Amino acid sequence: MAPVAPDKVNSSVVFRLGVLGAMATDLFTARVNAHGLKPKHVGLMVALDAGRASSQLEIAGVMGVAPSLVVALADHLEKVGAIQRVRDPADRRRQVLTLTEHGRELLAACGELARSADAEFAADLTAVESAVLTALLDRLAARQGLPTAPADQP
Amino acid sequence: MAPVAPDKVNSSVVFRLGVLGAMATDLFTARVNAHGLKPKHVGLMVALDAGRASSQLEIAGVMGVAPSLVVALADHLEKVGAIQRVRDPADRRRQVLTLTEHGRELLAACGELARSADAEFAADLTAVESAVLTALLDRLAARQGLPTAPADQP
DNA sequence: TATTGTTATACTCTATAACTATA
DNA sequence: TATAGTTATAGAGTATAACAATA
Repeated sequence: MAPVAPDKVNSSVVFRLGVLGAMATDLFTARVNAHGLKPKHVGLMVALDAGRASSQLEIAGVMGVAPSLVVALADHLEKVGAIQRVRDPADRRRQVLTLTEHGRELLAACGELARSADAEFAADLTAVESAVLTALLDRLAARQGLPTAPADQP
Repeated sequence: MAPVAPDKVNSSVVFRLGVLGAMATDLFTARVNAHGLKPKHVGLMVALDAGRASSQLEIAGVMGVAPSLVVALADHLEKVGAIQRVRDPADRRRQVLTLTEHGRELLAACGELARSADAEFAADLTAVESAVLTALLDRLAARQGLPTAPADQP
């Protein structure tokens, strides 16, 4: 049969990525909720773990959110003992954030949740296809200035 | 050098897709704003064009949003002349939505914007990589019950 | 009584602006 | 005076619940 004219919106990467990304985030949100976290809390921990920033303002820049939001996110993470806030002695205006041991465990637990969510979300992909998709997303992430994941050590 | 332990969150598909999807939507939002539209307006037109739904309740189901939101989206699209609302004679409770000629033109214009946004967002990918990414996203979309784009006719 | 659409209301997320303390 | 962080406020987006019209 002759297909209708292909929808240029629906076949675009930005639109598809937007729709699927929202669904992926919904799934991830539901999973990390079990740990009392929102995706942005996890994102903050990821940024800290990657060593991409230490002060709250730097984190706001890396995450692309307002500094006031970092305050709220860090407040919660500190309350649950996932991060420590210490004033920089060299510049007492700066709050230096570091992951605690519990924070690293929490992040690792979120990693397991993410893997399990992946298994559900990308269940139709073969291992090879999954690897290809990850690599392509990595390329896009790099272009957007996001940290790229080091390749898994087999 | 020995890389640090790979971050399982950051290397997951759901997390990456969520972050990149949000950035893609931000870009798409900025582009379609030139036409006075939000991404969900475009999503509604895409659903109509794909023939996936006609009544507002069906559209709400397809889009995964509340029926009350469809009212607001349809209100705006009707106001700008992109869709028509007609009561179903067989069941006067149902509002049957159809794209007008202007709506189809508007959707086509959004398709051009999406293509241009793609060029910016995925500028680092070769044509082959782009095609592979689109195909993989298509697989994920199919699994999520979204309409799959028919392959482009070369 | 059940269903479609609509309206009214409330909630979540996040940014902007005002403020405090350090520099 | 300028900057890091904090607090207060406001806006966007969306859902839930109450309501109206039709079945």
